[in-house]
Order: sequence, then C-alpha cells, then structure tokens
Amino acid sequence: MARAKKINRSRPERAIQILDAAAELMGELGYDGVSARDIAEHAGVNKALVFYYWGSKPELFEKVLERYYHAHRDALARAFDTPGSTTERVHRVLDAYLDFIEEHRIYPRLVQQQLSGGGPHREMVRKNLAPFFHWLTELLSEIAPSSGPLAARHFYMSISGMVTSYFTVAPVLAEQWGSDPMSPAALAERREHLHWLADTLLSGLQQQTAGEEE
Amino acid sequence: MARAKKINRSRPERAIQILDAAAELMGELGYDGVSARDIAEHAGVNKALVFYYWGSKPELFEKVLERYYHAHRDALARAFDTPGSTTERVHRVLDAYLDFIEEHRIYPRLVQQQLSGGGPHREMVRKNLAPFFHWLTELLSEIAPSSGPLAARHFYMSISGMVTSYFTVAPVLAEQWGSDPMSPAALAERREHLHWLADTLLSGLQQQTAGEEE
DNA sequence: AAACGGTTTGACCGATAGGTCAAGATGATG
DNA sequence: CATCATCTTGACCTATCGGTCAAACCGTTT
Repeated sequence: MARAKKINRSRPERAIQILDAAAELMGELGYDGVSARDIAEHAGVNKALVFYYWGSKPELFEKVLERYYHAHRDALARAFDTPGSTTERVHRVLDAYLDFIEEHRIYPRLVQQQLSGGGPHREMVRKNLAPFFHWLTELLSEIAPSSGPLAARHFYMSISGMVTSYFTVAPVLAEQWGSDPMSPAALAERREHLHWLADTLLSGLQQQTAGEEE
Repeated sequence: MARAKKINRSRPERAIQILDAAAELMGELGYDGVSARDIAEHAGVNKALVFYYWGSKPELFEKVLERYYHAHRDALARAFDTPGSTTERVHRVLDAYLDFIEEHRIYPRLVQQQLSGGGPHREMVRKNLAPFFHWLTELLSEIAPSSGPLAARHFYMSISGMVTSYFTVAPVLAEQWGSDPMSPAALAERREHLHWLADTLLSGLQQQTAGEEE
C-alpha cells in the first residue's frame, strides 16, 4: 500500500508516523475504539513513543484534528476569497469542500464522532466549525434574510449536513445504494447532485426575497 | 424531575429503568463513554442487574437502538402510508420525522455515533436505515429519475442529512447561533426551513423532469 | 574515548472496564 | 411453614486501559 503524503508540519518523522496512524485508526474505529497500543502497533513503533511525542491520548487527538482543521480552513478560505457573484462563490466553496473531504475522508467522520458522542473535544470541534459557519453566513447575507426560516445559518446547517452525511451514511447503505458510493464515478455524481441542489436553493431563495421586497 | 413515559414493551419495571438510563447516557456521552457502572448508578440499581436483564453491554445497546427503531419505523410508516400527491406525502413524512426526533433527540445522536464511529453495531444501524431509504426512494420514484445526480437515493441522503445534522451540530454552535437552537421556537423555525427546502427542491425537480420529457 | 542530548525500549503501575457468581432477599403457592 | 422461582446484591475476577520510568541506544561534539 502506497503511503499517501499527508499534511505535515515539520516534526520528527516518527512523530508523524504516529499521528498518521492515530488519524487513520481513530477515523475508522472512533476515539474510544482505539488504544494507544493499537496506534503504536499500527505505526510500527513502541507504545511509549506515543506519549513521548504527543503527551497524552487527548492531546494526540487534538493534534490529529488540528492538522485537518488547518488544511480545511486554508482550502475553504481560498474558495471564499474569490471574486464573482454569490452563486459562483457558493459553488466554488462547495467544490473546495468536496475536494477536501474526498482527499481526507476521515475528517468528517472524526468531527461527527465528536459532535454526536459528546466527547471532551467538543470545544475544539466548535472552534473548527465556527469560521465556516461565519463565512457562509456572511456569503449568503446578500441574498438571505438575517433571521427567520430562510436565514443563512439554516442554510449552513442544511448544506454542511448534506455534504458530510454522505460520507458517514452512504458506506453503511452501500448494499442498497447499488454501486459503490465511494467510487470516483459515484463521488462525481454526488457532486453534481449537490451543485444542482445549491443552484435550486439559491435561485429559489432569490425569487423569494425578490418577491417579498415588492 | 418528571420521569417521561418512554416507549416500553412489557418487561420488568427494573429492566426498563436500566434501558432508559442506558439510552440517556449513551446518547449523551457515547457508547464507549458510558460504563455499566454508570448506567446502573443512574438507574439506581445494582450493576449486576444490568447483566442479569440484558446480558451484555452490546446487547443492551442493541435493545436501546431497537426500541427507538420500532417507534421510528411505526411513526414514519403511518406518514408514508397516506393518500395525496407526492409533495403532500413528502411534507407529511418530514413532519413525522421531525416529530419523532424532537421527542427522542437522543436517537439521531445514537445513530450518528455508530455511523461515524464504525462500532460493532453498524449492521444494526443499516437495518434501521434501510426501510426509510427504501420508502423515500419509492415515494420519489414518480418525480425523480431512477439514476444520475437527481436520483431519489441522492435526495434521501440529502434530506436525512439536513434533518439529523441539526440535532448534532446546532448544540455545539449554540453560541454563534444566537438563540438556543433547541428551544421550541427555534425548532419550529427549523421545521419551516426544512419544509421550504423540500418545497423548493420538489418543484425544482418537477420543472427539471418536465423539461427533459419534451 | 568520554560526555552529551535526543530517541527508543520493555517492564511496570494503578485504575477501571465488562462480566461472573454464590449467597441472600422476596413474594407467591402448596 | 416450607418450597420454589424470580429478583437483587456485594464481592470478586481477568483483561485492558492510559500513562510512567529508568535504562539502553545512538549520532555528534569535544
């Protein structure tokens, strides 16, 4: 199996191996489903090294999440910070979001685990989600009302839910899905679906607000 | 604190107490975040009773999930099995879905934990989700193509993601949400948002398919 | 070759996990 | 009152958890 290059800040090589192993296992099996021994073994390293480099298991998890977080934020910041109409920018952000998740499929799983499990890392997850919430709210502020059922914050919830849930739900429903939901073709089709959704929602929103302004 | 009546099959009272405690704690803290001791303590019962009535921790969890599952299926089955146009029925299903989740807010958390954590209960979760997937697919089959980016299965993913993610994400983002996302007023607003979304998507879908048929 | 800082190891620790069990309580039936 | 099945308990077991530590390793510098 080829070892994919990950997003790595400059750190001892061994430390990065451990971080990679932790990310992979925690993403698959959950934070509590993986022991420090498992991580060390999977990284081909003595267990004590895990603590030598990363202090404790919660700290290790934070570093795993932080690494994804920075990459995620950078990727989406670039997409938000582009010229064009609101619609164009929304589509660009959506593509950037999907690009990132497709490259790091573990990330939404890690986040969802913390969100639904109420672990000790919820504050960190909140910090991770906050900028995107803020950006999308600002991005939609031109065409969405500031309160009520069509407020931007609702669209943030809906869109992020639609995007991420595919990566947690679809694998489980693979059998009745028909084809492999994670194949490149299936992912491309999903992307099309989401772009269509975004288009439909945005134009519906514009009609609505235009109609109410009269 | 008033003890709310839960969905209970006929079983010894003590056994139900334990099941209730397990559901509550596992929903809040996650399957691995809760010990048999915690559950027993929270139910005001000796720890050995947990195993006397429910065998093992995984079996206990299955029973927790199963209880919600049956109630969930019944509630939605009734909504699916109503007369009217596709649009009307979709709205009815959506309302039934929201009614159920609002009454049992722990349920989507439990499901999401298993979906994202890859625990040993994924097969059970799959069994839980399968009928809804099937029903919604059938319901939308009249107006959605059977394959491609607008296929019914995509809408299932999108809609269920939008609905459930609110209950896992919103609490974490409560601070920047402004008001309490779980207050009755906020839940009503969320419901309006989702109905608007469903309307917009369905009419967009009908336009699309009507245009292609020409 | 001695001394040194960063790295790596295996052996060990207390705490807690899920689970068992034999013995007691309890309440209905003869 | 004795019996019997169901229920309830505290004491106990083993396995594993996250984490520690002193000693060994190793490449550099003096």
